[in-house]
Amino acid sequence: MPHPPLPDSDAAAQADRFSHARTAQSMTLLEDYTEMIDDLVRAHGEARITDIAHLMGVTHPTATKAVARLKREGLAVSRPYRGVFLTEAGNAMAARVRARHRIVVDVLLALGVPADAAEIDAEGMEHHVSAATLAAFEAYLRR
Amino acid sequence: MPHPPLPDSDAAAQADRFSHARTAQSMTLLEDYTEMIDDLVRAHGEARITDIAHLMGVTHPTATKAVARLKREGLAVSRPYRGVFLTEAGNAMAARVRARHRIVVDVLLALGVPADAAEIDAEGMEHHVSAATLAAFEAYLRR
DNA sequence: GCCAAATTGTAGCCTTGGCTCTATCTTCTG
DNA sequence: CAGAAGATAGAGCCAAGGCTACAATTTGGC
Repeated sequence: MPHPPLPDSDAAAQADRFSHARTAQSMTLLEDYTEMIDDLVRAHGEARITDIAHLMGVTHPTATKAVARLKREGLAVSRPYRGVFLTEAGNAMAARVRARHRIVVDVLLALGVPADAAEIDAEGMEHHVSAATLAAFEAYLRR
Repeated sequence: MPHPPLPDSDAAAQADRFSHARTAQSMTLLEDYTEMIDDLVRAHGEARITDIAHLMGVTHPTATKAVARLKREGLAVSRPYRGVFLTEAGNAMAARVRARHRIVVDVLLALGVPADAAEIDAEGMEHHVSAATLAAFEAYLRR
């Protein structure tokens, strides 16, 4: 038994935080694409692979793969050479993500973050905002 | 020419935000490990692979791979079967990351986020906090 | 000082999310 | 209504970051 310190409970808690952050990361793709598809359907009546890819800043095979995952997870449906559409679950996720994004940006703005930085940072931060934190943000925005 | 809408500038800006978030993600590993190694060196005089792995919540080969990357990037040094230590650059990164983490947690707490949620969420959010946002956070904390 | 246990290293596999290249299908235009 | 242009699909490659299994090295206790 070498190094004595480091209570096991603390170590476990810290490991959990990192594991949690890694897991959250895997949701990022689903959340970003569902919101994007929702945006496109609202704007154009459908979401095309090319538009999704363009807006996400990836190539179209990458977008195709992502959509395949959305379909596997029951968030989207599509038929070959036709557009992509969200399922009920997909719409629910899109609505949730959209609301959360809005709140995160608003909080950043309220804290004095410049608008462009707020948009950029929110895009990455929002996926790590838990329900508890989101609730606190909402309460704060209502003063 | 199919769908007319979507000004190209907006599309490009949005694509940039997503690309940026993806790139930031690749820094996460470096930042987390350098801070962890710094913690361990402070506490024990050295950072052992086993302890790093344990605290990060991964297996030791994963920690070894991460350390290999840190060494490739000039952030850490180590000799076989000896501990891992940070370089100048590594120490600088650790200091920066530690300070940023503190600030993010403090901002969350100031906004009324429960302490446990603040710690968990900060672990994921902090990597997406830009210099501009960090400056705004600091200003806010100083009232 | 030796042997067992702990630690570290290494090889090889998996998944994810990027990419390029090529083939196929749709759509638009002349 | 045929061909060209554009959009979608699909195969196959790569790197990152997990993992397990196994080999080698250090270390601690007797």
